[in-house]
Order: sequence, then C-alpha cells, then structure tokens
Amino acid sequence: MTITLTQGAIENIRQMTSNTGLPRYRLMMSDGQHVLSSFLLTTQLNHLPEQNLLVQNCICMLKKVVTSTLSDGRTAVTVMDMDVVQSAEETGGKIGNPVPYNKDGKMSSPAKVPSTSEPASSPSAAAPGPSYRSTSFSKLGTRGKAAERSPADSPMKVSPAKGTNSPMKVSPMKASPTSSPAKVFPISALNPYQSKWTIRARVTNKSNVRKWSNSRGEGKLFSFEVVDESVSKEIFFFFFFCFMSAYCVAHDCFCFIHTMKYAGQQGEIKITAFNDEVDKFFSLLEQGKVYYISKATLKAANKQFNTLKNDYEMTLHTHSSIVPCDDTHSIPAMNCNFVPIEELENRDKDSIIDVIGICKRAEDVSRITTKTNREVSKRAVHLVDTSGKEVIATLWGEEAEKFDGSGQPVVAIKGARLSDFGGRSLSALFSSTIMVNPDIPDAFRLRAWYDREGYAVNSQSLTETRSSNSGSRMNWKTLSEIKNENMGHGEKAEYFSCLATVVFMRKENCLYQACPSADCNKKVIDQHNGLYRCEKCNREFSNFKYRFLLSANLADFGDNQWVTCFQETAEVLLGHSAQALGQLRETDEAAFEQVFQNANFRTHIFKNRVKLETYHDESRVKVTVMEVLPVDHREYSRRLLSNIRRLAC
DNA sequence: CCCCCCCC
Repeated sequence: MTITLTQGAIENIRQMTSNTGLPRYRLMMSDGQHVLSSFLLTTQLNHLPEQNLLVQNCICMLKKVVTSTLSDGRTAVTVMDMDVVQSAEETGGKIGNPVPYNKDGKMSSPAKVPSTSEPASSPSAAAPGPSYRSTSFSKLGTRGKAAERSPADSPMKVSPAKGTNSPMKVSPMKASPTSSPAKVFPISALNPYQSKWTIRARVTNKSNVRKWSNSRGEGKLFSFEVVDESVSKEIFFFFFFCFMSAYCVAHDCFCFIHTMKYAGQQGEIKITAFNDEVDKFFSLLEQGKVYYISKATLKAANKQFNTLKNDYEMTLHTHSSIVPCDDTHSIPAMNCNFVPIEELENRDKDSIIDVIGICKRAEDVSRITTKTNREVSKRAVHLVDTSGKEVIATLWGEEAEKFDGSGQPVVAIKGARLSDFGGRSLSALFSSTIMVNPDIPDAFRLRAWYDREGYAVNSQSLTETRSSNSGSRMNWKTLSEIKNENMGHGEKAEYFSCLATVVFMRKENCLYQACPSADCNKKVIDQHNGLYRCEKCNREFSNFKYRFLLSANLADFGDNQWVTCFQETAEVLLGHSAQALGQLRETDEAAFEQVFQNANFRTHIFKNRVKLETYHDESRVKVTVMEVLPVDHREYSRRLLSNIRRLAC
C-alpha cells in the first residue's frame, strides 16, 4: 500500500505527566513537509503508545482533534481520536525532509488559504484548490493530497529548515498580535477541552429560580437554553481536515467562521446558574434576547434530564461573563422541528417533540393534587393542524394559569412529551417552551389555513377523552390481562376494551325466538300450535321476532376469550339483522353459512363488560360485548405495538 | 452543586 500523508507520521513521542497523575504523551507529527511538536494525546488514547502501537515513524489518521491556544500564545493540538494506519516497519523511516512548521512563517496566498472574511457557500467553493475537491473525510490519511505536492507547489513560504535533527526544538509559536482573546464560536464546537471561547446565542427558554436541599447541601439555581447558528461537528472536522490538515494547524480558530456560513445549522446548549450566579444573571437574561457568553464550565450533558441536541451542557461560575448583544439578526429565533399532529400516531411514547397547531379550544384551568401531594394547576388545550388531526396538550403551573386561548391562537410547544394517555396526547415539561402566536412562517401558514377553511374541518382527535368517547374511557387490555388481573372478580362489573379477531362463532344457537312486544326481548316458548308464549308478558302470540345471542371466540396475539354478543353487537359482527338472518336460515342454508364465513377472522375493537358469575356453585367470568367499533390499520398496528412493548417489560 | 416534568 502506498500512503501519501496529510498528517501525520510520528517523528517523536515524549511522555509528560498530566495533573490527573496519568502519563500524558506529546507527539511530534510530520506531514512530510513540516513537523509540529505540540500534539498532545488525550489520556484515553494512552494505550496506543503504551502498547507500542503508536511509535516513532508510524503513520496515523487523526480523526478528532481540538486545538487550543496556550497562555504563551502557542497552539496545542489535542488528539481525541486517531488510528494508526501503518506501522513504523512498513513505513521504514522518516518520509521526506520536513521542516519545523512556524506560525510566523507566513500563511501566504490568500487565494489558497481560506480567509475568515470570505463566506464559503459550499465545500468545493471554499476548497483551496482543485486537488482538494474529491477529498473526503473517511479517506483522509490514506489518500490525502497535501503531501503529493512538491515543495515548490506549496502555498506556504517555508522558513529555512532548522533543527530537523533534533525534532523537539521547534521554534515556539508566538501569539498573533491581532488575535483577540476569544472569538465567537459556534455552540457545536464547544467542548470541555477548550476554554477560550465566546458564544453569541439567543435565550430560548429560561426556568424560574428553584431552591434545592439535599444531603450534599442546599442552594438555588435556574437554567436556560440558548441557540445559535452552528454547524455539526462532523462538518467542522471535515473542513478541518480538508483545509487545515497539512499546513495551518497552528492558525488559531481556523475555519469556524467559514463552516458557520456554510452549514447554517443551529446549535443549542443548556446552561445552569447556581447561587451567586443566580443573583448575578437571572434578571439580566431574557427569553428571546441574544448574549455573548464566555468562561463557563463545559461538562457532559446529563441526558436523563437534558433533551437538547448537544453532548455537553454548561455551568456558570464566578468568572463567567454574559453580555447582551444587539446584533441579533443572524441568530435563529428557536431551534424547532415541528412534527405534524397526524405524525404523532407513529412516534414513540415519551418522545420529546415540537408541535405547532391552532388552539381550537382551551379548557378551563383546574387545580390537581399530585401523587406526592403537591398542588398544581393544569389546563388542556386542543391543537389542530392542516392534517385535520387534533391532539390534547396539557399545560402546567404558571403556563396553565396565564394561558389565554381566546381568538384561537397558534400555539407552538418546543419539547413537549408524547404520552399514550387516551391514545396520544402531549404534556408540557418544565423544559418546554410554549409560544403563543409566534412570529414564524409555520404560524402564519396555520393562521391562514384555519381562517380560510380549517375552522370548518371536523378534526379527528388522537386523544380519546370521556367527552369525546360518550362517557366511557377506553381501558385497553389484552385478553391475557383479563385473566391475569382477575378482572370482574370484584363486587362490580368491570369494563375493558380490546383489539381482537373473531376466530369462531357458534351459529347453532345464535338466534332465539323472542317476544314480539316492543320492549320485551324474553324468549318465547313454542307451543307447537302456531302460538308462542311469553312468560314475562304472560301472553301468547301468533308470531315472534328473532334476536341474537351469539357466542363468539375472540383472539389476540396472546390469548383467546369466549364472549357473548347480544342484538346490536352481533348485528355489527355478522352484518345482518337478526330478522334477516333468521329468514335466511329458514330459506337458504348455504347463504346462512356464508354469512358466518364472511364474518369470521375479522378484527374489531371490542368494548366489553366483565363479571364473575356463579351458577350452581360454579363460577366463571362472563364477558359481554357492549360495543363493536371498526379499526383502521394504523390503530391496529399502534395497539399491537404498545401491547407487545407492555408484555416485553 | 439540580434533575420537579405532575392529572385524568
């Protein structure tokens, strides 16, 4: 295998000691033209030199690096991730005759080296030369381009070789006289290994001040979230490698500005202030405003409580700085990714989503007591969107109290939690941001739709409530749960709903001859003289009416259950009236059979009553079908999945 | 350094 270098072959490795007590390895790396000694290996990669994988003259691919400017102005490159792509033996010694890279050694040709004032609209547009265009991130290291150039082509004016026999004696890099102490960084580039940064970001959500008290102490805190126009780390590193790899590693802050302009993606991060910082910053920060923020501590985000798209979160400390910024036009308002209401049917329970809709109806605020005996206000709002679907979202506390639903405003909720209560519903969290009539295109579109036609749409709610479901809430059960939970064994009958398939019907006794009087359905006794006697009415009739009493066996994926269907429910299952089917039985046996064939293996939603009944010392659970409802495939899949998940737990 | 996210 022939390898051309971008970076880099190891020229030299030196062990130092980090303040954690672990050895810290410093590498001198060469791209064949230049050497730079200030590569530091993150301690997580210590196994590489310690297992003699990373040795002098091996060739590496740097996959993740962080540069920082030291107090003396030098630039250090911390290697976070690297692969050794070729051993020292295979390489067989030093490649080329590299000279120390010196930052003061003139970053020449502005046409070749990206300047921070030029926007880069696409990777190729910003690429320093044609030879870079096809370079992809994954191929770098084995197929890099920089080392293919002869020194004469080099865009840099190289300072005369010196000290190449003694690789550690690289001339120190001095701080550029024009460099500011900290440049504006995109949020996506922040990490715990960099401390000299400033972000410029908009506050999208700000909590109240909260007090805590636990075994570790007590105090107060608040947190807020900010958004900026950032790029993903992948894009950042792609640029880093494309432009900077071989020759301008030491050029501080390199391509952040380019990558920002290129990608235009948003970055977000959660920031927490404790105690003194609460006093210092709480009143300064206003939701929606933009600030310069610097000198805060980065730490790994606790994903349990932080749903933002960032691996890190921030804590303010004594030296943290927050300064309002008036130049806000480039900072996005909010990082929302609205999910159409219709789409909520297909999302997982407990997922955190952003939603926008017209508040068709806002219920009154009410006070409830939680399981932990706290009192809290709540208010349900009914949101609809152009999909014609509706969902109920619950607002809590102050948000519930101050909410004004008059005039059917557009309501956007960033970071609501999807619940399966009533099918699908939403609940605002402490971390949710609720916006009424936000100044965004989605809101204008919805307003226009609703005022023109949406108001007349009979929206279908994804949330079943008592009011939307004629007084009986769906108490979903699987058939095995009916047995396992001993449903109906108590004093009172219990009710449940299930999704099940008819697998058998007893056609023999499905019809009975009932009293023909209007409100009496009592079975009559055939006197075999053309007359039928009703014991209840104490009368004989010359006729009777057919009524259903159908025994059916229902099955779902886990169990089956015998149920009884009376008149109306059996008519739905069989698709015929009792009278019609009774006549059919008398006139056309084959057609009668066919009715059962057609009705078998059909899936419905069954709403049932269950009660333990005792006859002659023998008890058995009797399930009576109260209502048969049609089921669409989406509903079917959703119930099936949620049942499977529940059983899997 | 917190971490409450609720109710039917």
